[in-house]
Order: sequence, then C-alpha cells, then structure tokens
Amino acid sequence: MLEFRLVQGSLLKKVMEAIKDLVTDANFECSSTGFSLQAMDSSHVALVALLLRSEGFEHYRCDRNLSMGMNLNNMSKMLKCAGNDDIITIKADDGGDIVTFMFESPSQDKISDFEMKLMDISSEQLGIPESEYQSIVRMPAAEFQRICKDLSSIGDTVIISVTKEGVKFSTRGDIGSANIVCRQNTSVDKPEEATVIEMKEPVSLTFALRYMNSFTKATPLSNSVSLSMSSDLPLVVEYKIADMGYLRFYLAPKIEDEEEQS
Amino acid sequence: MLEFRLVQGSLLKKVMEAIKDLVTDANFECSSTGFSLQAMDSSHVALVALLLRSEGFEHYRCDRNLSMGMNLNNMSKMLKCAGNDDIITIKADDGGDIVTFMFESPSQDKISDFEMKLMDISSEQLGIPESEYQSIVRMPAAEFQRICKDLSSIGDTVIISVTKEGVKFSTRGDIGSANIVCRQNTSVDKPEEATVIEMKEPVSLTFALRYMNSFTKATPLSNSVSLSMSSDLPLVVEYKIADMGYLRFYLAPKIEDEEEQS
DNA sequence: ACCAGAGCGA
DNA sequence: TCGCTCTGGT
Repeated sequence: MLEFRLVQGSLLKKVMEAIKDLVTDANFECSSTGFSLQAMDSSHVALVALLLRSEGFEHYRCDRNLSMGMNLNNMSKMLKCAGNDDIITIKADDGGDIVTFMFESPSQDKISDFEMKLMDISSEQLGIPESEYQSIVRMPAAEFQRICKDLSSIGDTVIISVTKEGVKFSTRGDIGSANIVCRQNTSVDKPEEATVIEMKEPVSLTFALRYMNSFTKATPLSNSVSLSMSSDLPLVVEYKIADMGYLRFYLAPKIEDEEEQS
Repeated sequence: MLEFRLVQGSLLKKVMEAIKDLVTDANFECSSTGFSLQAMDSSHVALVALLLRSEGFEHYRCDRNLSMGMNLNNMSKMLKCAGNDDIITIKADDGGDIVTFMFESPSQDKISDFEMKLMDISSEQLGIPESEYQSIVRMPAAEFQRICKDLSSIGDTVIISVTKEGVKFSTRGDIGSANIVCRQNTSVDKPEEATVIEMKEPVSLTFALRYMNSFTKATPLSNSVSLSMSSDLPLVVEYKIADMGYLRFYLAPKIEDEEEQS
C-alpha cells in the first residue's frame, strides 16, 4: 500500500508539464524515502531525473518499494483535471496495476478521483554518479529560458562558455550570429535573481537548443536554475523543487563541427 | 563607421513590428542628421517612410552616408531578442556588409550582440514633396485602430469623409453597412486624446481597409495619428515618434466604383 | 485591473 | 490550423 498526500498539488502538475514532452512512458520508483523517476527522452539523447523526498509530502506512506509504470501523457491529462490549488493524493495497492489520483479542492467542496492503468515498462535505473564539475552557473530560470528561446530564433545550437567574469551563450545561423553575456552578479536584492559562477576551470560546450527549450519548460518550478558543466560529462540543468527535491535534465554536448544532424 | 545608441530601445522594436508585415526588405539610409527608410510594400501599393533624427539618440555617430539593406523579418527577429527596457546600439563599418545590434539590459548584467549580413537592395529613394492637404484629421491612434478593425469586419474599403463638423468612416459589405462619425473635440483634458479637424476643403476618399489595418500596427508608437487627405494625392497616415521623427504610410485612394480588385 | 500577443493543445 | 489559456505590457 502506498499513499502520498501533496498539499501543493500544482507542483506535481508543473513537473508533468515539464517532462511530458520529453518522455512518454516512465517508471515512478516509490520507496520509503520518496518518489523518483529516471528516463531517457524518446530519442535517447537526454535524460530526465526527478526526485521528490517523502518529507515534502504532508502524508507519505510506502510499505514496500514499488515501481509504477505510467504513460506520462495520460498522467498529465489526469493531473490537468486538478485545480491549481487542489490537494493531490496518489494511491496504489502493492499488487495492483492501478494508480488512483485524488484531488480535493481547497474548500473541500469538490473531491475527484481518477484511476489509471499502470504499464510494464522496461527501464534500466541508471546510477548517476554525483560528479565534480568544472563550472557551475546558477542564474534566474526565467532569464535562462529567455536566452534559449531568443537564440533558437537565430540558430540550432548554443555554445555555452564560462569564464570567471560570466557566462556566454552564442549561436550562429543563416541570418546571422548572436552572443549573450551574463555577468556574475550576486549583489542583487533577491538571492533568487543572482547569477553566480562557480568556476574551477573554464569550459566551452555546445548543445542542441531544441533540448534546452524542452528543459526550460520546467521554469515554473523554480526561480533559479543551475547549469553544471565539464568538458567530458553531460550538462546538468537542475531546477530545485522547494523543500522536496529536484528536477534534473542531462544532455551530452555536441562534438564540434558536427552540427549537421538536424 | 556608424554607431547609434538608443536608450529607449523599445521604440525600435515597435517600429519594426509596425512595418515588417508591409515591407520585407528595405534600405536604411544613415546620414549625420539621422536615420531614415523609405520603401514600397510588397504589392507596390503603399509606401512606408520612417525618420529618426539624430537628436533622438543618446549617442549618434555617422562618419559618412551609408545605405544599409536589411531584411526586415530578420532584423525583427533580432530585435525581438532585446528586452523592452534594453538600450539598443546599432553599429556598422563603412565598407562592411555586416550590421551589429547590441542590447544592454538596464542592470548591465546582460549584454547581447547580434550580427546580421546586409543585403544589396535596389531602391529608388523617392523625393516625397511636402504638400498642402485639403483636410488633416488628428485623432487618438487607438480610436483610429479600433475603427479600422471594426469596419473591416463589415466591408473591404472605407470611405473617409471630412466636413467641418467631423470625420466619417463608412463601409458597406454583404452583411450590411456602417458609418462611424467622430466629431471635432478639442476640449478633452489630454490634448493627446483630442480629435482635431483642419479642413480647407471637404474631402471624401475611399481606401482599402486591408492597408489601413496594416498601418495601425504602428499604434503603440504614438497616442495620436494624423490623416492628411487631398482628392488628388495619396493619403498620409502619420504617427509621430516622440522627440525623434515619424513613421508615415502613404496610400493612394481607390477610384470609386472600382472596388472589385481584392 | 484590463487588453493584447504569444504559446500550447485540440 | 484554429481556439483557448496564460503571461506581459499599458
């Protein structure tokens, strides 16, 4: 038996909005410590990792580890039926092949429950090592989203270069080229809006903007985003989920001079 | 060498939004006194004329006259990457075929530069004589926009008739007909919202609403618009750009009883 | 607080 | 491709 109650149900809605375009089916791994998901995107280029710790739930019960295979599009459809202020409860029986989503309106005047069939999904739960990164940039999530959107009107790939002074996003396309430089900037009133560069070594890596723009669908989850980069590791784009965990996206850099694959 | 710095960058963004649907390619003529553009729309029916005087820029340098041929759609894409509060600087070298747009965020924490290839565009720079008009109407730009939009849901052409009392906009279509009369009205608190008729002789002219609706894309540039009309001259629709110049649209009247051309 | 433009979903 | 919803600007 498994039962989670999440008062801030909109969190779950935002998480689904952020990943459902990238991943169609995935196993939710439930254990006593929390609720997690790992999945490659459909073209097997990017990896999505979600963690929601049990402490973030108002009520969390998980008698034994359970892997729930869900079609994320269908799950997303159901979560769209929850109001933004609704309390969401997720339930499943240990042996069953059904998950139940329950939505309670804040006033308790409307209680909905939705049942969804679970699926068998073969997935290798990859152990992702926590690595040291040559550079980590933290910046306002909205600004990162804007930069990725703007650059994709010019080109297909972005070169992210980190130096002590700041981070530079560059692209080039048929109509011209673009460089956007963000200075380190910690003096801002709100720490949420700071741009912080932790640089051990400068890096300069190239990524497909298409994936970046998918990742930034997670912008509503957090005020800030962090980009962790090393020359021989996948980029990690992380959105912290307040008091609960994170949503991370991993993307391998493009090898330079090989930008012709669509 | 040429370099303009425009603190109110949103002006340039609005200008581009206003003309890019009408004109695809145009030469920007730069001289020591300012920055201007003249171009026919793609169907060679309407003419767009822009003037931005050098005094309106915070910094303006133009060593020698330069004609920069730009694809306005591409330029517009780049300007969309500027924030509304950004300071925009435009730079070009005398011999080069490149123009650079630089955007500085108000906080100076984000600096972007975009490079665009210039094009060779053959254009006859027409000398447009300043004429005397039989009637000039000045009215709130938003009101004019609303009238053109409303009338185009009824008919394809508008008859603008000016008398001492006011200006009448009429149309007729399959579903019926419409007349909108605006009285002269200078008593309003804000002179911006006045409707002023300067009539030497009454006029009544017919225009294609399709073009009118394109022209009113310039509405965000100014609170008021002026319509200058004579029976044997093109209509001039002018939006003043505060302290800098104007954006004008010229459109020949339709000959009556010849409204079948789409 | 209202209106308009952009992005997303059907 | 059209309509709806959401976000941003006035």
